Formats: sequence, structure tokens, C-alpha cells
Amino acid sequence: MTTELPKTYEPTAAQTRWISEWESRGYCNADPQPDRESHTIMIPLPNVTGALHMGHCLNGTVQDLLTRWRRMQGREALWMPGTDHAGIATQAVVERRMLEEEGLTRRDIGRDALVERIWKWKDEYEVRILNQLKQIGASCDWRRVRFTLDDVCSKAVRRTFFKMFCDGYIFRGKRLVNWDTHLQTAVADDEVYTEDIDGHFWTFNYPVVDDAGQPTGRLIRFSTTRPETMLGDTAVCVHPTDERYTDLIGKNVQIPVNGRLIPIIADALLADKELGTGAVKVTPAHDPNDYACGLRNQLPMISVMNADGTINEEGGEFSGQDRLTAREAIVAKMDQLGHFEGVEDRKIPMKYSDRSKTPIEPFLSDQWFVKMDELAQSAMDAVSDGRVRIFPQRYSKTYMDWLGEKRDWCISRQLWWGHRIPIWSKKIVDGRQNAGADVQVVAEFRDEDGNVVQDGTVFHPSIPFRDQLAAVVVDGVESGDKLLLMCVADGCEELEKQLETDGFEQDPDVLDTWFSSALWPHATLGWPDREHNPPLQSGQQTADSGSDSRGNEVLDYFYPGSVLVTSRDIITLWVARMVLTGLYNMGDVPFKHVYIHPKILDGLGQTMSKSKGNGVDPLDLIDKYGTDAVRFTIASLCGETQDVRLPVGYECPHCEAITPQTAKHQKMAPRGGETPSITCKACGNDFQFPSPWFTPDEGAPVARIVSERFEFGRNFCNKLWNASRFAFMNLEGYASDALDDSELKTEDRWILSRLTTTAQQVTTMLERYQFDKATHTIRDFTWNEFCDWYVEMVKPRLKDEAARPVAQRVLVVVIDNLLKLLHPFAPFITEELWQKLNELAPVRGLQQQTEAADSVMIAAWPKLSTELIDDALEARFQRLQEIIVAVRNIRGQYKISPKEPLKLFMKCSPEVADQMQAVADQFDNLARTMLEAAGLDITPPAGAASFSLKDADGYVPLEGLVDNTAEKAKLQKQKQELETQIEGSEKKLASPNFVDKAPEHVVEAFRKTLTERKAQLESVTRMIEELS
RNA sequence: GGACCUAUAGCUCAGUUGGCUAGAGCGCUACGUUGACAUCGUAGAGGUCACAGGUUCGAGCCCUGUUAGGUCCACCA
Repeated sequence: MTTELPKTYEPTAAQTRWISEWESRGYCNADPQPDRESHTIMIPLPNVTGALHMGHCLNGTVQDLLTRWRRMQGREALWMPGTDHAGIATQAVVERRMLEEEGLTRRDIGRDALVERIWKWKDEYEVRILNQLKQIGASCDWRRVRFTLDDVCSKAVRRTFFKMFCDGYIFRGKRLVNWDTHLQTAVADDEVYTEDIDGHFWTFNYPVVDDAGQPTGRLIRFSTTRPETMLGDTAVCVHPTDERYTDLIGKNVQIPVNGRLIPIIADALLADKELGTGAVKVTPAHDPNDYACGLRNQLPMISVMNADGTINEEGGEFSGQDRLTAREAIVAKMDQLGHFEGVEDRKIPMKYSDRSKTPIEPFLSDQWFVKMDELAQSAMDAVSDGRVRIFPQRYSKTYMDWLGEKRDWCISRQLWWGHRIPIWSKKIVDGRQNAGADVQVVAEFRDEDGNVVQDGTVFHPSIPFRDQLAAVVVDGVESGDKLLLMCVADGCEELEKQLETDGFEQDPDVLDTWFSSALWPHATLGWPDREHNPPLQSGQQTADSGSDSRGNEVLDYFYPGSVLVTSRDIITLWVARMVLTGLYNMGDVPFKHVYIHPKILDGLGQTMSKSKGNGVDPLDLIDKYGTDAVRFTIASLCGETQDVRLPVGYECPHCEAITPQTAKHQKMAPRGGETPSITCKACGNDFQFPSPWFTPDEGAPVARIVSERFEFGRNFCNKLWNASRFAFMNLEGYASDALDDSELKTEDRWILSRLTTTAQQVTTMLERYQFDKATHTIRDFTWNEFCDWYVEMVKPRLKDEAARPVAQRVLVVVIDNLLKLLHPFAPFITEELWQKLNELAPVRGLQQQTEAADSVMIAAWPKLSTELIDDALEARFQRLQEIIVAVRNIRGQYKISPKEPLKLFMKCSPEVADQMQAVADQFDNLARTMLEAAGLDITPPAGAASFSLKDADGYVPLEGLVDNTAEKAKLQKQKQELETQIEGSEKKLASPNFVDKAPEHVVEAFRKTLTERKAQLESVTRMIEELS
């Protein structure tokens, strides 16, 4: 009847089989089920820039674990998969590759062609990423895969932008960006690097003038590294308490090179009395600090540079010159006018564009912003009143601090890959002028009640204003110009065409990636469409897809989500913004819990990343150790306090020995044209390895990066496999009769008691996101209790016809529950074993016999009666274990073969003696020892090894073998320990301070252990005397 | 510069509102392949809880400071 399992678990076949089987059975799908509670997790959308790494693997493992667990608890569990277009990162990757391989820049091929290439890249990596997720066992609803640039998400982006525009949350403003004058583009902060270069530090002075603009004879001195910015100075700044200048505050100076008068202001944040002359020139349009100062003091911002790095018309006689040429000319002119004071050489930090390797210029440009005050406040309230709870709680501070700044959110990016900003603009001269054939411009907008909402707002007479179109007039870049800006809602293609016909141009910029990912929790569920369920991947149907008449049930049912699982570095960028947009669009938070998990570090404590050369591909590990082993290990490391340090090594392709990775390996780069290699210490052969700095030679043996840490999980899986294998080999004749309580033996009651406690604890730990604790609890139960004790104890019963049925039934019940408890952690091996168990024991249970589910994935999460927990029995069992260990120790001490039978005499109370007689067969079974006698009146046999426990003393007669001196020494040592402890306890109890101040139960506990120890000391002393 | 986190066995980490002799896995040592498992079993060695003060009857845990490391944010005329 039994088909035997192989000796070791073979993961690959099981994984392949069950990934497709689960999907085809639709177990991963989630659809609205009104009679059940939902459980929703939205994946932290991975970027399509590249393949997943260990950080994603940890993130995914945790989400899948929660999803599988909740599904087994009977929730309709949705895990929503998808990917992020990741604007800057993806465009940069594709552009870099294009430049390296074909020597082309984006300007060479144009916007449409570049975007097309990026789509191709996205398609390739999306497939790869989704496949990786499937390989780690992710039970996502694959019918619902979303991408931030797909139609559903794009619609949500357009709607949100439009809604915010109408509500006055979106505004146009100036902002300093990192400008690459070579590529003529803005560059993100993380694409900028700083290098110290040899530069100059010039000192000049500006003459102070009186109210009539005439020189007063006083000069104010300052230093700068960029004299050309003088053309754009709009103030000179001093510290408010700097006595050298206090009398000058409020006066003006004249810029000698262009004659402009600018004020002397006081600003404690910008000026530093200790630095230089204490006075600073302020150029808000060309320096980040000056910009901030300019905002604080409402200074004019004069941009003096063109996009190509030449000086613009604001520069007067210097206009048209390159900024560096102008710098020399301005120094010369200042010298000529007598305002040059000196120059010194100095190392100055210079920012460079990573892509063009040319210096970055801070450049003032028009950008779009989201006003954050009210929105940020709403998101803060959600956390402070507990609608959103963050685990571990300390991360709430990060969230609150950041939102508390309420800094406006710059949402425009000078890129081509992303959601195009839905604004069309046209220059007009007068706000009342006709802006186009059908677009009539009026000076003001009135709402339904006839109140003026915003001056300068316009509307289109034939279009319902708040439905499709909103507009605003702003000042153009050139003085005197007005710019008419039209914001168009989603789904108004006709209108867009008309605007273009009317001479409007769409804003070339795209939205910040985070603008779309902020909408992820509701956009993926189909918002803003309230009428229809969101579309599924082509060819897929929901169970009730014909129910559109009831509106968007998917959104109603799955929003708000249950928990967001993510890492701490995007609490601000992503988590906070999701809460904010969720409240804004949906009127409710996007999730109730946020679980912040640890980050994966390498053996040196650095965060893991491909670019550092310390990354690990989860598929390498899965290939080597199996998915379950990887998941189980990761979960075991996933606690509340620390990041996960994961030392990695290179696995020798010749002999599989692992060479630990060091900092040296991470930095190894080709020298003299030769690809670096490592010599294996085990077999002496050379191998190459993956690295960000080079590609291994074709055909060369390449090591994969692995970590021995995962043997923890692999060994555990093997243990579980073999314990089950043993049980399955002994299930012949299994019958599913109800178990009568009286049929259960001590070990049965014990393991059921322990199983119940374990199931309770694991459930509680999962509720608290304590994955490390949950993992260790299950492992300890499985290995140290079930395998080491229970399985060993039932072995004789399984060979005994009469005793077998009850033992089989209990064994089946324990394995049944164990597989269920373990399934969220190790889905594949538990499913393999479950199927096997279903063949051998399809109906199982204690009092109630039930037919097992077709798959452990859809089985009910264990819920055992607390009546099974028996503390007194567990305590008795512990004594049994201690005696067996003590006898084994005696064997070890005297090097007696495990095969040699021994005898045991126990001196103890009659009550304890009875308990011991009841389990006497286990002394024989587990220690090959016959319990000869037990009781108060036993006579210690001569020539015996002995041991003393809390409430019993044991004697093992060893004719001629016993070393009395050693026995005495052993007991003496124990005696001494007891005496030390007793002394300590007595001292404590003698102190009135302790007895008075410590809580009653603590004092009581001390008294109790003191009594016990004194009794044991008496035994040990007596035993020593007996030996003499 | 600000905020947060970390420091416990050779390595990677647990350690609950302070309470009796600080735990686990790996590694190490000795012994062991009788039918679940050598990816195993039995037993063992191994800790000045980073350092210095303080609070307390009592501190790995609380407070202050120091040192080292990490992360995020800001800043660097």
C-alpha cells in the first residue's frame, strides 16, 4: 500500500509541479465574497529596472506568508502583484545601454523612439520579475497584475491630477534643479556625484549706497567661488547679531558690474559670523542655499543663464558668453572698477552629472508642485489616531517627522518615460483674450453658488468645467506674457486634439514616479471607475464578472488593504504618500497596518545591491537549497530590531566548496585585460564570479553567490521530510476511528498539549509580525519535541498490533496540524507531504473525524481545543526527559555502549514513583534501562553511578565500573552549586529591603526555590555520604 | 549638523512589564551508521552582555555620558 518517499526531499520537481497546479486550480485568485472577510496586501511594486534581489525575496516571503496564513484562516486573501515604471531609473538604464552599445543619445532617436525602447525593456523585465516571484512561491492573484503605466493606473493618475488641480492643490512654481548644460536636461540628485577640484576663492566688495543711491564710502566685503553669479545677486546677507554690520541692515549696495541696487538683509540661517567676512552675496536663482534664503526673505530671483550654460540677456554686456568666460571677464571688470580684493587657490567641491561627466549648474526652472499642508496633515492624523498602525512602532516617528515638515511635493520630472503631465499651455497677452476657437477666457471663475473661486481662472463654455477641464492663467517666463494653462481630465482625447489645433502645447515633462505609485492601493482596484470591476489580464474571468450592475465590487471589497509590507527607506517617499492620496481619493486609509521589515546586509554590514558587487540572486539560492529552505531561513531572520546580516560566499563551480566573500572580492576589477578569478582553497582550481565591474569570460567556469546560512532551512526541511517519511512508512492499516480520551498514553497527551500551545503561539506571533519567533517556535516543536521525543517514543507501539491504531491516529493528527502550521513558511514541501498523507490517511482527527482538504493551501488553519493543554503533565514529562538524559550521561561518562542494558533505582516519593512506573517502558525504549524499583524505601545499590534531580535521586548499578572518586566529584560539584545558590537566596530573603520592596510573587518564588534547593542539597549530601 | 537603530558565545542572532544558574542555530570537541533522517543521533566545551557612571532590594534590559558601526534626512558661500 505504501509507496516510499525518497530519502531526501527533492525541491525542484515539487516546486515546478505546484506552482502551475495551484495557479490552474485558481487557489491564488481572490474575488469579492460578501460572506467572508477580505485580506488585502498590495505588493511594493518592484522597479522594472532589473531582476529581483534578496531584499525583494525577503519582502515577498513575508507577504506570501501572511497571505497564505490568512487564506487558511478563511479570509478572501488578495495579494496584488505588479511593477513600477520607475521613471528616472529605467530611462537611465536604457539610455546608458543605448549609449554603450550603439553610441546613441536620446536626442538622436527622439521621444517616441526612446519610449518605445523602454517599453521593450519593461516587457522583458516584467516577465522576469513576475517569474522570480512565482519561483519564490508567491500566491499572488496573477490575473490582476498591474503596471503603473497601464491604462487602469494611468486613468487614476490623470483623475487625481485633475482633481487636485481643481481643488487648488496643484500649483506651478520655481525650483532649483541640477542642470546638465551639456545634455540640457535636469538631473536627479542620485545621478549627481561630487568631486573636489582645484578652484579659486575670490574676495570682492560692493559699495554701500544711501537712499539717493549715492555711494556712502563704506564697502561690504564678501567671497565667492563663482563670480559670474554676481549678475543675479538680489541681496547681500549678514548675520542679525553681527556687530560689524548691524547698522547696515536695510541699506542698499550697488552691484558694480551692472549697477543694480540690492538690499542688505539679515538671515541667521544663511550667514555665518565665523566664516569668511561674515557677509554673503545672495543669488537665489543659482544656489540652493541662496534660493532658500530668497524664499524666506521674498527676494527677486534673477536667472542669468541659458539652458546651454551661456549668460542670458539679464547679463547685459556679458550676455552670450559662456559662464566660465564671463567669470574671467567679471573678475577683470571688478578689478578695473576697484572692487577686487584678492584671490586664493582652494579645493572646492564640484557637482558633476553622472551621465555627461560635465559640471552641474543649479538652475531655476518651472515645476509643478502638490501643496502639502492639508494633505500631509490628514496623513499625520491617520497615524496619530491609529487608523494606520506602523510595526515596529518606532517607525511612526520617521513618518511623522517627515510629514510634519509639510514640504511641497515637486511632481514634475524632465524625463520622457512616465505619465505626461496633463497640462496644455499657450501664451496669451491678456487674460480676456480669446484663447482658441471654442475656449473662451474669462477673468474669473464662479462656482455653483456664484462665488468667485480663483481669479484668472477660465473655462470652456461648452464643456462642464469640473468634469473635463480646468484652467489657470499664470505669468510667463518673459515679462508681460501671460500663460494660459489648461488641465484636461482623463478620457478627453477629443478635447486634447482640439487644444492642439488651437495652438496649445502639452507640457513636455512627466510626473514623479511616486505620484503614480502613491495611488497603487486604489488605482490597481480600478479607481476612479465606480461602475465596473477592474479588467483582468486578457482571457481571464472572475467568478462573477457579469455583475457590473453592482458597481466596482472589487474596490469596495478589497479597499482598504490589511497590511503593507515594506522596508524603512520608503516610509516617506511611498508609505506617507499612499496614505495621503488614499484619504484624498477614497476618503479612507489605504491599509490598516504597515509592517516594516529588516533590510538584508552582506557579511560586512553593507546593504546588498548589485552595484556593490555583493548581491545575491534569489534564484541561485533556490536552485541550491530549494524555495522552502530559502523562505524558512529568511523568515527565521526576520525580527523586529535588527537588519539581517547575510555573509555570502562564492560556490566553486568545480567542487562546490564555498569561499567567503570579502571586501577585496567585491572590488576586484580587471587588470591588464585579464578577468579576475579566485582560486578555490578546497580543490585548487580557479573560477570567475559575477560582478558589477566586469562580465565573466564566455565559457569560463563561474561561481554562483550563495550563503551557508540557508542550510538552516534546508536541514529543517529534510528533517520534516524524514519524520513524515517515517510516519508514512508506519501507517499501514490506519483507520480513522475517533480517539477515546482513555486510549491516549502519556506521550500522546504530551505531544497534543505541546502542539496546541505551539499552534497558539505561532498564531499570536504572526498577528504581531514576529516571523523569527514564529519560525523558531515551529522548528523547536518539530525537531526537539516531535522528532526527538514523540517519534522515538511511539516506535515500539507502531510495531505492536494492539497499540498501533491509537499511535497512528495521534501521529497523523500531529503531522496534519504541523503541515498546516508550516505551509505559509514552506509551501511546497508541505503540499508534497500533504498529498501523500491524503493518500494514506484521507480522514483524520481526534474526537471529530473529517476529510482532509484537497490541498494544504486551502486547508483550515489549526485551531485546537485549549483543553488539550496540560501543564501538570508537561511537568511530569520534563522529569522523564531529565532522567533519560541523566542515564545517557552516565553511559557517556563510563563509555558504556548504548546497546548494554542498564538498571535504574529511583529514590522518590510514592506519588512520583507511581508516575515513573507508568512510563517505565520509555526508560527501556529511550535509554535501554530497566526501572528496577522506585520509592522512598529503596536501598541504594552498592557500586552505582548516581544523579540527583529536583524531586528524585537515581542510581544505576555498574558492577566494577564505578569510579567512586569521580562520582563523588560530580556530586560535590553539584553540591557546591546548590550551596552557592542557597546562600544567594538566603541573603536576599534576609534583607528587609528585598522582602519589603519586591513584589509578593517574586519573594514567594524565591522562598519556594530555596526550599526545593535545600531539599535537593540534603539528597546530594546524603548521596555523597553513601559513597564514602 | 539632526533623527533613528545596533553592540550579548568563534559566526549569525534571541532574550517579554527589571527577578533565581543569560539561550538558539551554525561552527568546534568526543562518541555513534540497530530500518525516518550523517542535510542525522547522543553528550560536551564555549559569554567581563562594547566602555564608564547612575537609578534600584535587584540591571543584559531603565537613565546619563563615551567609543565603534549602520541607516535616513539636512547641509557643505
